[in-house]
Amino acid sequence: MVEQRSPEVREQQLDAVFGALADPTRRAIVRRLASGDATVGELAEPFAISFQAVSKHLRVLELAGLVERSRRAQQRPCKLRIEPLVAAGGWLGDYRELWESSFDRLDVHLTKKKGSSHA
Amino acid sequence: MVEQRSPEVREQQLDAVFGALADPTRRAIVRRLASGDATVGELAEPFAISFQAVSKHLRVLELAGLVERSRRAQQRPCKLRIEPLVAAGGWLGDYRELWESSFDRLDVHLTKKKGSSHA
DNA sequence: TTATTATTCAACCTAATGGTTGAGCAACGA
DNA sequence: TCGTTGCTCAACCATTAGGTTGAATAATAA
Repeated sequence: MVEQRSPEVREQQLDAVFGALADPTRRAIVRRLASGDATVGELAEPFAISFQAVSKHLRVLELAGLVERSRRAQQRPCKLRIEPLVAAGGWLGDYRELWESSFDRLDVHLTKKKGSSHA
Repeated sequence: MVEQRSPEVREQQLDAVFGALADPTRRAIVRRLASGDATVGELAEPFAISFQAVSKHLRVLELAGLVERSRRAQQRPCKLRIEPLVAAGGWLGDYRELWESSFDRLDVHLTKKKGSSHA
């Protein structure tokens, strides 16, 4: 069933999720994980920063609920969790009405709606 | 016409927008401005923190493009700009497919789509 | 057992963040 | 002109964040 969250906890989740997404390295990690699970080493490989720094970023993502880590031998494969993304999108969605009823930069919105195979 | 942005600039905008939204005070300000323009004083009033702290938060929001400040007498009325919210929503939207094809916590998403009378 | 691999932990540095207070400034009302 | 209002700027402080390096741990391979 659906987990019930108090308003404060919801706020804290939004703090964590938006904060996690505020870093380009972490967004890149999320992007990468969207195409499939990966180990810390695989995730760190494309970045110029140290291995340990990526590990730290993963902890931030994990605290935000965006990443789930399991174990397989010495590796710790990471999996993307989308629920926090839904929560963040939901918060933004509260303002969809506002921007749909407004003409402020509506062109940008429409232009970005490419294929969009689903609502 | 739609303003063209380079990928780095788009990344920086996402840094700024997600970063701006990572703070509960700033989200509250955005929420407040969604219901209409307000002066700095009006915005600061409900918060326990100092006037100047709210002014700082407004600068962060302004740098993220979320707030536009004009002048009217001694007041500096603030207006919400939605384009950065659209940009952030667009980034999250890239993962919509992923979560629509998945059953991970989909219930949460559906449950939150209640009446939606207003923001 | 020992070595190797994959990863985390710990300590440290620097810069940014969120808050404070006090001073400054611009616009209005008297 | 003078005082008040509305706000920003500047300096400061404590905490957090993103990075580093080096040591520790855990699982596997030899």
